[in-house]
Amino acid sequence: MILPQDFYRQDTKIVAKNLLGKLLVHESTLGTMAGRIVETEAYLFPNDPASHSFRGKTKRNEALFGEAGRSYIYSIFGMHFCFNVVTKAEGEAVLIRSLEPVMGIEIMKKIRRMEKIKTLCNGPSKLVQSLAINKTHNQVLLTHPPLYIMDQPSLDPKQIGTSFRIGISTGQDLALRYFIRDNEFVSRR
DNA sequence: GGTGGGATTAGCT
DNA sequence: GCTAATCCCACCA
Repeated sequence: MILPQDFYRQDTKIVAKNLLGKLLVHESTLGTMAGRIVETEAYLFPNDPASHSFRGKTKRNEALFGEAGRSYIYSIFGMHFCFNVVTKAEGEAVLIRSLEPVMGIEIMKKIRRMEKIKTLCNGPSKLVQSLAINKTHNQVLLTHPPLYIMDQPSLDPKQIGTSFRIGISTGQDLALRYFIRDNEFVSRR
């Protein structure tokens, strides 16, 4: 079953935690690619200086202030993209940081021009590239094809690890990163 | 209208 | 570990 929009109308930290283990699917023109979410980060509002929403609504981050269950995609360093899921609270979202490749692995290998499965999706911009997600998917609803997230059985809370977020220069004191313990596809440990 | 930095990655040492 | 690649956009003037 595809996760309903109500799933995203919850506290951002809860959504970040509950997305672990779920299946991100993209039915692209190249084929269908899917991966199991193994690492996420929560970005909050208004007291999170690391969030793009921190300085208020702009053209770039307007998705963050829109409806829950839509995507927020932005480009970084000129050449990469990151994929987020907008949650209930205004200005908040969950960044998908890594996936365990499940479906369409051969297509992913071709797109990324590499054979190693382990490094196919273990980074926020890597998974975006592997699933052929791009800027045109900004603000799309994630409750129906071509881009959606499938429900999977809930994880044992003991399997979920927490840590500080990665790659940011402010807001480093907030432990808002969640990952599946002992999973080799988590980007860093 | 100019500018500085960024929720990154791959490849080299 | 270090660094280049590469560009959009928010911010200040």
